[in-house]
Amino acid sequence: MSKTTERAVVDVFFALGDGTRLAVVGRLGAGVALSATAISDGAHVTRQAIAKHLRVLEDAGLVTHEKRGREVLYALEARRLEEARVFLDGISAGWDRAIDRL
Amino acid sequence: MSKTTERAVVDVFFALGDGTRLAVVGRLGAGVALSATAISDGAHVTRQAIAKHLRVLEDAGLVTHEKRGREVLYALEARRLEEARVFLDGISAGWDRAIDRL
DNA sequence: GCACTCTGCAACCATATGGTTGCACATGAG
DNA sequence: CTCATGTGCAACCATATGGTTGCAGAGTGC
Repeated sequence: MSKTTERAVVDVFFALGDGTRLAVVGRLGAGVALSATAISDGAHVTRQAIAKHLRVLEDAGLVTHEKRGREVLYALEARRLEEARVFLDGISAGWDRAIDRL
Repeated sequence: MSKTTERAVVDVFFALGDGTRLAVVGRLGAGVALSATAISDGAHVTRQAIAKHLRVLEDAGLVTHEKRGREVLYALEARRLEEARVFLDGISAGWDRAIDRL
């Protein structure tokens, strides 16, 4: 379990460790599901770049998608954020405990 | 402020988004300051690889170093972890609030 | 049906990343 | 002094990463 969980946490941190992706998470953090096109409006990168980032975020479990007609809406998955938060919380209290808490 | 802080948070997440680095943080999380050589003992990578990772961690503010005779000891900086934790904590409650909390 | 919009895929590119080896330079131990 | 240890720097390498452009396909609106 610990190995699997640890990898998941790494993926989450990796996903958050990019400015563009963190900005996407921020926009989705408002609570409204958005399409890749909607997110790329106002962003300084292409829609395809945003799409790639959304894939990374989804692979990390931070985001889920839902087909809504012809567009695909992405929403934030708060659970994973919480997991990462708890993980960080535990590190200062000892590594093993950090993993056990999950 | 928000821009600067946001970048710092990205750096922290980026630093944690690598398995080797997360393992290093884990070992330092025990509370004992260790040298790069000590950390690389038992790790599956070279001392120089660990040294590079320690530099990344230090640039992110997650680690501090102290010259101790001929060796250099690295210790975990819990404050940055806490910052990242608080940041994550705030995202689900809204992006702006997340930045303000720092 | 037809045009428009949003999506998905593929090719491609420059640079960053993680890792290695090799060697020179301090510093502590004998 | 001499030798072993720990560090730092540089070159180098394969692959991952972040980004682009171009185009084909699926739904929607009229």
